[in-house]
Amino acid sequence: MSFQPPKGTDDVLAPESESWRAALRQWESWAERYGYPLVLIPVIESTDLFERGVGNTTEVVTKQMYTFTDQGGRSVTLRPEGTAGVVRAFLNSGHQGPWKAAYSGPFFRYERPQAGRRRQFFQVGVEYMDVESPEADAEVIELGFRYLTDIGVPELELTINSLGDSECRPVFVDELRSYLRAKESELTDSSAELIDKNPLRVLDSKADGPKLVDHPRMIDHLCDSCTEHHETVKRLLAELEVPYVEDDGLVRGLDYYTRTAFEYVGRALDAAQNAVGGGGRYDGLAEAIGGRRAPGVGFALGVDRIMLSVGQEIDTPLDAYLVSETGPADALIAASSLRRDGLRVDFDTEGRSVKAQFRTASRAGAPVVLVWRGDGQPVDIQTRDGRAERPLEEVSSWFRTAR
RNA sequence: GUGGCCGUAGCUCAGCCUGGUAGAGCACCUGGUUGUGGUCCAGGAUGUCGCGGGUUCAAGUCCCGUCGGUCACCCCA
Repeated sequence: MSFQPPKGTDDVLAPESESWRAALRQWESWAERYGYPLVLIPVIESTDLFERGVGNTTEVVTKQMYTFTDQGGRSVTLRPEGTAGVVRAFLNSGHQGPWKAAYSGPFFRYERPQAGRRRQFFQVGVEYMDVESPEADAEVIELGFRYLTDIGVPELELTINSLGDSECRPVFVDELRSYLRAKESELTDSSAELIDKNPLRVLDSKADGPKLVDHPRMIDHLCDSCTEHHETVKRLLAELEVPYVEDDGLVRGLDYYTRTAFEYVGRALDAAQNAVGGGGRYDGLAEAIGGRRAPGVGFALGVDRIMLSVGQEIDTPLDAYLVSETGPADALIAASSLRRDGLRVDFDTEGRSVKAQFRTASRAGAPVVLVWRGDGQPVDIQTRDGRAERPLEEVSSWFRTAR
């Protein structure tokens, strides 16, 4: 009998999982520096929340949700993204005024898995609610950029666009729609279907996008206030020394975005899925899910893809491996003492030979081996450079001074 | 939903083209050596060759089906 994890889900074990730990620690550090406290929200939400928030025409909602009816007859869905849930939590809290939150955890989309695309994937992100200024956009974009740079995503590129607002976007969408209708025969079937439902996404198509070189551009149709917002965001990024590339084909897959939209792309990633993160402003989302008007901006980063692009592995960190010449019971007691002193120590519980214990110590990458020779005997401290002996209770102070 | 590639020891894989009694490396265990251990030497255990059917005197190897994995399209983090 054997089980495999469900399709598109993975076990992440050491040493790879140690890189995840490091990446998540760095994430917490950056989120704290920018003033984003942790928010914990459910992994399941009402199906309605995503249908109304993310949008009924999106691929995510129409074919990728894990939806089921619970035993009370309610339709619930494993979250396919984070923003809708965080905005719901913000509205439920009743908070007035600017509000920041950082989140991380697993998300679920039913798709055919491939490199960088799993059915259960891990995202970290932030949302900044009840803010309208371009400074908020710039801060959010910068945070993601600093983190991804710090963690070492190679050939990181930030792309940015403006999608307009409820005033200017409908005008543009009409114009784009008639442009696409004229070209309909040249388009793939899936693009043709989108002309009525969501023509913006045709521009994002890999097959058709390049053919539409003379398409109408949102950038040319922005109303005055959207233009000013967009120009200011770009100016602020320049002042922050965050390099960006303007991309008027960038529309993103979720319906709630308005004005600023952006993506972080790892150009060195050889997998086809090279967007390591993305986000934007969503001034209409809170109202779309039945709340008051509360504009906001945020992003999500795919940790699976980040790990794919940085690819380094970190060994399990250990200060010392304890080798016992008198069996595991003694070692357990001695290790406990050292651990309570703050040292990272491991040892063999299975009573294996001293030779096997030494072998394990070296394979675990322990910089120091402590040889336990029995109660009352000093501990033999062995390093690459030499050896020393200390009573057990002085071993931790030896670490503080000698190293 | 569509297509390419791959399923052989705990892990990574060779063997398949040109059918003839299952292999390597790593990992694991024991002994020796080293005598601060990671090196080196000797030995040891392990396989329904994914599953089902067909061809054949004979199938890990050829054919068909099926399941699983993987990569790509589509789309997205």
